[in-house]
Amino acid sequence: APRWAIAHKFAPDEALTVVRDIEFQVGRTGALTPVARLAPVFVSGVTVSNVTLHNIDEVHRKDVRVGDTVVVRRAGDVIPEVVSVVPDRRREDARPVQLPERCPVCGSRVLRVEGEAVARCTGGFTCSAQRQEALRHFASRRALDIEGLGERMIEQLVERDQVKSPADLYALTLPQLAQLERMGEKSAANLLAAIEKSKQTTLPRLLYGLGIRDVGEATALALARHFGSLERLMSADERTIQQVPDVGPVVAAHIAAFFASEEHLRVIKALRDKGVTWPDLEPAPRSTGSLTGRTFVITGTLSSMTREQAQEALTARGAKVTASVSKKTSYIVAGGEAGSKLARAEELGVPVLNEQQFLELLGSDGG
DNA sequence: CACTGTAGCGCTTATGTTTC
DNA sequence: GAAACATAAGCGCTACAGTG
Repeated sequence: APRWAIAHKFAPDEALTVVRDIEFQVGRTGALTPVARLAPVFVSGVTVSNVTLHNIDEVHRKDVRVGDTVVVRRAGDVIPEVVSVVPDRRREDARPVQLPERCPVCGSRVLRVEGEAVARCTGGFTCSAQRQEALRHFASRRALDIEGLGERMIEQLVERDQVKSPADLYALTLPQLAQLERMGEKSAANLLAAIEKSKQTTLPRLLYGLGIRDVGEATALALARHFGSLERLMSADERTIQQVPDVGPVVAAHIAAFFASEEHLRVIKALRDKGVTWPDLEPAPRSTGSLTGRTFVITGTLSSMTREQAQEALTARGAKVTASVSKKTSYIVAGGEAGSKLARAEELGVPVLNEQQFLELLGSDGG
């Protein structure tokens, strides 16, 4: 056996590999995320070659450096993770990773707000990475759901300066699209149709798609339900926005700041002008379903429906569906190959429903 | 301060469609 | 027919906001 196998007894679901490089990726809000590029290594049934290090503190905490030999595992047998470095395998000249002062993409200053873990590129609209990511988010399935508009296509459109904001998508023409790499007549037509289709959307999707910081799917839905229309949200002040459940001063400030930006207002107006529409919502009716007040978590794979359908069935009955298990969780619905959430539920004594029991629960109130 | 939940990042394989 | 690309599906980890 190699020497390290004796010196470092690690579990069979862990493996050793070398960090080839540590790069910083720029996200939609400018966040710089360090990612370790690894010499590909086989762990728990898959080959892992990238692994996130979350933030610069995490890099320093684990003291991961370029060239280091590291122990890699798949947390919960899913997500790749650097467990630790093997100290006696470090090269003497390995230098600690530093947070770059400039955005690796646009060269703008990198700002790390005191007390926050995340460092951000200050480039905003001028950073092509931020633009790209914002567009990707806008087009993503749970937002405006533009099928066929993936990473590569967006990259090209941004590179050619054909698309700067989501509104520009709605001005694209067939010949423009057909000129892109890997895009033929057929694909171009399909994409154009998908863009057209996305014009009919919903307020929660639009709010989510705008990419306001800290406004994900759940918050977007809560905002939409509370205000019923974009106009009412846009004209609300921070205090009013905080009336929304789960929205406090920080999120309210992000929302207010978003709608205070001229640039954002222009984009919203342009979206409307191009024909993007969403119906207003009825003011939230008091929920009176059979499961009102109950909180559910869904884990694993259901055979008779998707998780999304299960979630819809539950919320239609007044239940709340969350992503993490706590002692406030009323039930956990466990499908096949449930992972750590099921374990957590059992730990906390949260009642577990298998699929059969879940269906009976849904069926028992007539639909 | 403890607890709860969301956001946002990231990972994989499998599969289908279109391009080249 | 191979390659490229997008999508679908599922979940982990960390940070941090909100709440009482």
